[in-house]
Amino acid sequence: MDEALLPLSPQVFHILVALAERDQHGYGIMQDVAARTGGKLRLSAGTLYGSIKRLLAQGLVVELRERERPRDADDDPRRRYYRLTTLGRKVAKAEAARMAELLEQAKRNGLLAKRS
Amino acid sequence: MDEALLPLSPQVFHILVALAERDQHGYGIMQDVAARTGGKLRLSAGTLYGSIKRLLAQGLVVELRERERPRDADDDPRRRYYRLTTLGRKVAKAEAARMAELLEQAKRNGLLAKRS
DNA sequence: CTTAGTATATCGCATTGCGGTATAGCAAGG
DNA sequence: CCTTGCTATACCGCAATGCGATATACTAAG
Repeated sequence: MDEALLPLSPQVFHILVALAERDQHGYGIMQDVAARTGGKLRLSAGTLYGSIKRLLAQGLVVELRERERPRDADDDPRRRYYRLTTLGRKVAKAEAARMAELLEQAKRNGLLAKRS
Repeated sequence: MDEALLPLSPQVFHILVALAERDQHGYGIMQDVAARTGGKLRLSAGTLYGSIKRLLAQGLVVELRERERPRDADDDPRRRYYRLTTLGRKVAKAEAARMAELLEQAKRNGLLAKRS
């Protein structure tokens, strides 16, 4: 019940990468993704909250309880914070490995100018 | 009308990578993808031919005329061969660059064990 | 106290992925 | 032959996903 969910969509993988960085609330993830991609990819509200709902159901992410919230300066009561689970991290790693492999093949076929 | 179609789904990108390797017919692409992923990703017929139809409409791929067919040993008349267009190659490169960037960030967040 | 930005949620639509089915050419063996 | 299994394309309907719009409400600034 873990790598069966691969491959992840780019949108979902972006959410997991954002959460791997730090625990975040939905709107924060949205801004994070936009910032990371230089504004090229903007998750719509429907995609974001729909995906979070699925990730919670699949156990890749959990919602933090009140007292577990990171102590940010502001404490907006509307915010709901999320954290990657062990399974979520495992799946994200598997997806990263899959992408690395695919990218390697793309490189062999002349589809990548620069290198990492 | 080129990077607006990013990000590509993993399935579609796989098809483009397969065609970057060489001109192929649909069923060949299906086997190619399965082989490249060690059987982990298998494009269903619906996904494959549906995607090809879209790729043709978007101009990322063209169908080869009879005389342009690669001279394979067998010449099954049912086969329809496809080739990446210049635009298709450009889009595939843009997607590869996007993935490389994302993977770089995943790596920074501890989501990638090995190196490229 | 009004306006703009933050924050979550849901609805309906469009797109995409997929399994199943249909059709048919091909190759091998009995 | 002719049957069986693999190759090959295509389409159908369903399910899953992404997205824009809308609703609701809290926050901060002026």
